[in-house]
Amino acid sequence: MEIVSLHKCLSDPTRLRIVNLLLREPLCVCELQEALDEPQVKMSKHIGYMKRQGLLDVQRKANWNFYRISPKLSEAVLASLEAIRTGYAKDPKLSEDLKKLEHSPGAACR
Amino acid sequence: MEIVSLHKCLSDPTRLRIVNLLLREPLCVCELQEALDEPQVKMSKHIGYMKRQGLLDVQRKANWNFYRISPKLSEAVLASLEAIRTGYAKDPKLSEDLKKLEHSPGAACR
DNA sequence: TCGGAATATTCCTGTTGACGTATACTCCTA
DNA sequence: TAGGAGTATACGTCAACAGGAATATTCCGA
Repeated sequence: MEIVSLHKCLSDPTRLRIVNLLLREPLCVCELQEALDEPQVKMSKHIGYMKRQGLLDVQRKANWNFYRISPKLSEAVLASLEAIRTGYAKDPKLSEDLKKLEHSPGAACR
Repeated sequence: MEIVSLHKCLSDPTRLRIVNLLLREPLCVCELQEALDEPQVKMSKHIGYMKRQGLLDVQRKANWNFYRISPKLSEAVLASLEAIRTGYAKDPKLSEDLKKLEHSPGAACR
């Protein structure tokens, strides 16, 4: 994945929130939607964007698509992602998303 | 500086190269131009963009403008920049810029 | 104070991307 | 096999931004 492409992925608030959650664990689209409380089409398009850039990949399980940070990323890209995970842990919006994810009742996809 | 704004700054190849150089030391516009070998107007506009976002600041010395990474950045932003400095050290284009900078004959502004 | 070097801004054009609405696709299950 | 849940795509619109050409600004030294 290109360095510049990574930063394009991170340069939109919604995508940044998605990445923040996926850095913890792979998630189903419906879980992401619920945690971020954004319209389905918006989520789907941002996820599609990051998939096209090579940042995410999918695993289909029954009726659900689980997305995760691609395991094929270079050291350099992983370093930037790690900076996000650690450095932005105190960001109010991002932390709130994580909480909402933890406190959510078991989603249908589980 | 906003997290998202930082990544917008880093999501253009020219800006990424500029930041890569400024992470080493403050530089005059003419030095940046010479190292990157890009037209003056292009450099100026990208530098202006990053200044507006709060990533860079200027120090005027005689006839020259020296730019540097702003000293007022948050821990989170600094963490991402550090990831660039270390993680992307092996990137061919970025390393080449650094070499060109070192091997350059003393610029007029020094 | 005038010319020139260093740098920024304005104008124009083409491209990319963000968002919403509507619609399509893909499976699972009844 | 029909309906519905989960998810993606197409289309239209608007804003942001990249690049080049031309021009403006600022400040130095002669």
